[in-house]
Amino acid sequence: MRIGQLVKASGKTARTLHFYEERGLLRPSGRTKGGFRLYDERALTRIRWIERLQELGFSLAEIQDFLAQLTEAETGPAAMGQLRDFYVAKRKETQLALDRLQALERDLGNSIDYLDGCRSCEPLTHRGDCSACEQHPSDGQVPDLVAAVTQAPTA
Amino acid sequence: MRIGQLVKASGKTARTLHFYEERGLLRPSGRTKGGFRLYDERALTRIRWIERLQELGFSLAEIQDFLAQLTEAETGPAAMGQLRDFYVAKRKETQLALDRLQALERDLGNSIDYLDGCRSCEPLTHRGDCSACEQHPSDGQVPDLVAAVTQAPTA
DNA sequence: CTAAAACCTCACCCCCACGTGAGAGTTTTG
DNA sequence: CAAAACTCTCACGTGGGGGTGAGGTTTTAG
Repeated sequence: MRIGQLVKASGKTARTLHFYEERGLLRPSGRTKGGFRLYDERALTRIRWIERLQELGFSLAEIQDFLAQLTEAETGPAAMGQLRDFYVAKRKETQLALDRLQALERDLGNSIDYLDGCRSCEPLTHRGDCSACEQHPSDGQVPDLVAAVTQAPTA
Repeated sequence: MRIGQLVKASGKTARTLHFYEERGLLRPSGRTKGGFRLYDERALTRIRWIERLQELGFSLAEIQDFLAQLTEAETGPAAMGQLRDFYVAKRKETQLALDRLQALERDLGNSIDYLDGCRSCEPLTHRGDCSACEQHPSDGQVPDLVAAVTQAPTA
């Protein structure tokens, strides 16, 4: 199988496959006399594996690191243990990212709710006067995301 | 206030402040005869605003776009309406990102649980044999994240 | 055998948020 | 008034994941 076949089978571009090879993620099983790359079935399996891990948020560098470690492990349990460690680390990262995004979502929601109150404001009120607004339920503060903007200089 | 003072007050580097100026996010209030930038209090407010929005996941380009729109709005309610639209769009993005991360976390957790079963495997089992393993509770499939690797070529 | 299609390597391009000098000019301190 | 400290404007570098040619060689179809 030459690269063109693999392009069709994998959905990647030739450049992408070359790039994976540069990164050490994919190696052709041989070359023709003229220098064309030859691949077998395992290349496709490898590509789909890379694709899957990428979808799941791994960078090519991470995949490469893991691949290097994995090929050092001779036995199944050792390899699976490394895989587990790899995934545990990734899960921790993911949880941190989740926390950040949830906080962001909350802040955005609060700000949106607050800004809904602006619709009943006098339409001709100048922008600068918003910092001393009385239109909103007094149960809380002005959300940070709103305060930062009402405070922001005009020019 | 020259740029050095602002560097100390803001925690940004001079290059960063120059960069903000290039992007249209920050403008010095004047220059000395010799060409040194002069800033006032509002610069610091602006920088902190940018910082806050950045922490919350906005890119400088987004901040710039928003700033351009905002300065076109004369009245408070119009500006606040734009701000609301901006945040609504960002919230949608955030929710999509959250969904992806939650799916990832779930997949990772399942895979980790599955891989825990590998600890009781015969330590000398060769890696290639993992694809036909019987050690694991038969209630489900092999998680994708595990199957992809057990299938992955060795070299 | 020739043309077309496929493939090769080399090498620069994109975005983003700055970092890192180089080399020159300005302002402050002693 | 000189040295030190500060600031100026270029202008190129970084990393991630490739895209996009250029210019030349190899393979295949007719």
